[in-house]
Amino acid sequence: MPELPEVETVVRELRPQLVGRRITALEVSRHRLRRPWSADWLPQLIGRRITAVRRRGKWIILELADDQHFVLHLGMTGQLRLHPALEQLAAHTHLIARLDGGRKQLRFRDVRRFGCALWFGSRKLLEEFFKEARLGPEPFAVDSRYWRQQLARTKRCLKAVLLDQRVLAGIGNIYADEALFQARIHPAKLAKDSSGAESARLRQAVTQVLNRAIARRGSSIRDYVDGSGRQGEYQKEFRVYGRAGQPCPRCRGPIERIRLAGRSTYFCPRCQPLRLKKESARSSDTSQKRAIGP
DNA sequence: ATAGGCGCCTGCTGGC
DNA sequence: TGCCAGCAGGCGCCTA
Repeated sequence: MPELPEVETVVRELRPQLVGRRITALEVSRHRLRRPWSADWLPQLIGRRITAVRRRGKWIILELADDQHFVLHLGMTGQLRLHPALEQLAAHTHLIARLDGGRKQLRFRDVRRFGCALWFGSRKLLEEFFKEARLGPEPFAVDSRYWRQQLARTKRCLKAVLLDQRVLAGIGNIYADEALFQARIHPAKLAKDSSGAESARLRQAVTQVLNRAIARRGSSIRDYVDGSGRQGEYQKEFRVYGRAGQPCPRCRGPIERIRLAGRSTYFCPRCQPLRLKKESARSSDTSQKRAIGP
């Protein structure tokens, strides 16, 4: 689910409520997430105070005393929320962290179990994990030189590049499509064929769309709620995502849906024409059929 | 090395 | 009404 804006919203919501609290007990379900629960490290979290709550890409990091790090990924359907301790457990709850004071619990719920929970015994080990995964920079920290280099060095289309966490950390299917629409670039355009202006427009669109989505507390489609159970609002501002057949907010033409990089991809064929390099006279219709076909 | 396809899970929706 | 295929916001492994 959760892409950068949703994860950022969860972190902002949880931070003031978690920092300074101590984890007094942990319970995990018998179902494994992406990896099985480890009896080795779960005890490391108990009795320790939470010193910081932060985000890196789509990862949520709970920093604990003594340089301990508890790291969660929400996958597609994960929810990390505080609940009153007496509140009934929702189905698919996989982790319960009791907190000192006893009135609230941190619970992790994940229907599809694509989520993931990890432990690192030091900041250094955590950083090594990100390094090994080759997790890319935060989209807000990227300069135009890095961005142009990344686009130039791959044979993939822009949609695939935006989804690659090694290029930018935190973008998923929704915000990739929304950013490409805002930049008025066809998602199937080859990254290396992007002009300087297109590259610049896309980089700016990415940060604008992400910032706007964070301001609206993320997007709720089905499962997503923030750290206190509230839904986001940005889904009301989707301009292309999930809107196949509906009018483009810019030109009123129908939004199209195609499959790219294995994912549903929404765009406006009129506002995001695909022109082959040096063939701008060719009609956008012709060039699209050529690029999208088999 | 890199790009594309598949599998992991469960739940919901739409078409027959 | 019921059944089944297809689809869903992510990622990692495998193959070519």
